[in-house]
Amino acid sequence: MAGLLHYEDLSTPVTFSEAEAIGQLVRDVVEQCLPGASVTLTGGFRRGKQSGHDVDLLLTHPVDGQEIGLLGKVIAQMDRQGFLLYHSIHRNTFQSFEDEAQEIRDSTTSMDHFERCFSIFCLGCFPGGIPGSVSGTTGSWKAVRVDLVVTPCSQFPFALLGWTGSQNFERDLRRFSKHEKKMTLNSHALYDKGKRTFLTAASEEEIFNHLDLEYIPPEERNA
DNA sequence: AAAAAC
DNA sequence: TTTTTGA
DNA sequence: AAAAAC
Repeated sequence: MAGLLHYEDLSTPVTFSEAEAIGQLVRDVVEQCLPGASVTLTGGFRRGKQSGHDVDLLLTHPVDGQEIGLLGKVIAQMDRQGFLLYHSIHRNTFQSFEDEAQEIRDSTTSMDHFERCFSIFCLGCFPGGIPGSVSGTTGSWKAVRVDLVVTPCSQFPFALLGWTGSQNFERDLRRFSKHEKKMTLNSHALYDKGKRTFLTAASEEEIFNHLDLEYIPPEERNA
């Protein structure tokens, strides 16, 4: 919808350097909003691609729960600095069995738990909103699609695995998990149907271990 | 990309 | 040959 | 309830 306004720019591929620049920009703002929080570049760029159609960034904090409310703050700050041409925030829909069993009346789980933001960045805009120069080229700026995703660190490895792709890799991995291992994998968790339990993981490697698979590095997930 | 629907 | 496939 | 970024 808003993409039509910037159709020319958005149909131009995003380069790896541009993705890194946006990652660093977001990293700086995130550090201001929540010291200790991290920003990870995912999607095709994490798989080693040199260009893409958007930039996917994963935000988390080493202490579970500290990330709640982060996305709203980051967006507000970005918007204030004039980096955003458009943004649309989406609430998290996932709810684990544990959360469900615990307390649905716990307000922190439903309140302020925004997880994703689809946005269009103004790359090359100066803080303050005046379109400026990108290292030499005066007066030029470009619209770039950016997906911001916030995750509690306990779910981070699942989000990282899920958002790194590729689409076909995710499909194959989840199909294998479901049919060969009787486990349900998504970007939040891995559920063992037989054991009737959620399997935890502190890294992508541990998720592959749960599935009895050799670790597959991002560069080899393009198929 | 491979399987399923058409 | 085209659509669906995981979530 | 369906769609979905990857």
